[in-house]
Amino acid sequence: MEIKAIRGMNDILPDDMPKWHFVEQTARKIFRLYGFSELRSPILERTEVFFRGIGDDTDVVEKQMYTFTDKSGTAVALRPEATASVLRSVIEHGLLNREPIQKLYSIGPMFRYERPQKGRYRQFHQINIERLGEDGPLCDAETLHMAYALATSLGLAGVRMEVNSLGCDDCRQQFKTALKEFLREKEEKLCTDCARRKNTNPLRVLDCKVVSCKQAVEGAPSIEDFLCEACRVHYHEVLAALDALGVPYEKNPRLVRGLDYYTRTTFELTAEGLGSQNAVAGGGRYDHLIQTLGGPDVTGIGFAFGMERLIMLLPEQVQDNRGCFVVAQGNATVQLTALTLLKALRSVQIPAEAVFGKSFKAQMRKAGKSGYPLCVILGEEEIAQSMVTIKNLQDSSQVQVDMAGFVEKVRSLLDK
RNA sequence: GUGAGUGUAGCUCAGAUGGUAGAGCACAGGAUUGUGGCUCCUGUGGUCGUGGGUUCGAUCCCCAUCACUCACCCCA
Repeated sequence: MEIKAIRGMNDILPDDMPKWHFVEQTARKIFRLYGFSELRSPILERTEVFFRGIGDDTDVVEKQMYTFTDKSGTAVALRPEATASVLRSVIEHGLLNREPIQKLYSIGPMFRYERPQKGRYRQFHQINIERLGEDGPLCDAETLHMAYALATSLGLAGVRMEVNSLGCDDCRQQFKTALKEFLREKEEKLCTDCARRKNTNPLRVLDCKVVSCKQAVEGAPSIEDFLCEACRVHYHEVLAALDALGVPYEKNPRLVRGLDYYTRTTFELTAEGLGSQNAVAGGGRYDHLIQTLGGPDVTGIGFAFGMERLIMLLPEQVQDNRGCFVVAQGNATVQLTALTLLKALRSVQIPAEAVFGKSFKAQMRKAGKSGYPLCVILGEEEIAQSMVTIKNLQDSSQVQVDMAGFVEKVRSLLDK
């Protein structure tokens, strides 16, 4: 039987690599503009980190984690998301003691045991940021703005930002109670899933796509009406700041996130063309998470982009094909000289390639397919005169130049 | 975990009421004793997902199984 990759775990092949590099480079560039630094945490953590961080009755923790016991008997898990892991690192190293404001990003693989589908894989990659120790509404607005800036810098079209406030614990408790009460009367209209979760996770019912559920929740209480004074002011100031920054957004009081730790501001970035999983990014504020994980009482906000979903939205990247192919035909001296030409080109940072052990014709074919604009041709005639032939592969013109100065000639032709 | 669809060459796909398979692209070689991309010719490459059943005979029909894809749940 053929050996294949594990379900939901994909190879990223060279053809796609330019897109990945583009995404990563763009993200690093944007984050630097906002003063963020990179932090890399391990892929494996004690299971407890996510158990305490994400919430033990969320789907992510309940049924999607890759967990096992290592050889010492420690319960460990492949990280299903970055935030809990990054915060564990921040707490462990006391970063907040040294500098009470931390602006961090990380990029890497995450693991969730789910059925794969378009835009969802068991190993997937996220670009993640955490911003700790600031809690004014302007901090939230600027953070959402940074997410928006990344999306637009990547050239994503048709991106929409949806914003909501989940309030603090007090607001949310009151809202949940009211919502449960409302749903109790609508019970018969709900789909089987919603009938089940109206008690466990009533906020989710608001988000259901089943038509009868959509009808049932019309006129349902809105979180907006349950925000306490402080939360309402905070929310409005966030929105006002987004307006001032020119970030287009839509309020979505039914926007619910699946991780338990969110408080107040939450948001999602969606795009078309992703199929059913249309969120490219999501995030929000988490005012108690650091403390929950055993750290100081410091607030935070963060978001994550799904890299595979970003990649799907990108057009083909134009490759940088500056470089030169070397084609050699003749005796051993010619071959050896060709090798030194390659070395000379590379020593001045010009990418250079050749294929060895192939016919002249085959070498030329490879040169043509290489995408390089130039090739250097070396044969016994050239060697005899101490010359090389430089051919322009785009217009087929060629010149003979002295071997001593050929590198400079190649460089000037490439830089034209 | 649930549902639907699809599994034939490296890729995209044809195919016959059941008689062991084709095209395009890609790859390799040639037409051109030292000049690629275009054109033409030639070639390599498939246990027709796997196992079982029906049959003289199955890639095709039946069953099972696995894989992939999409959707639900949930999320990036």
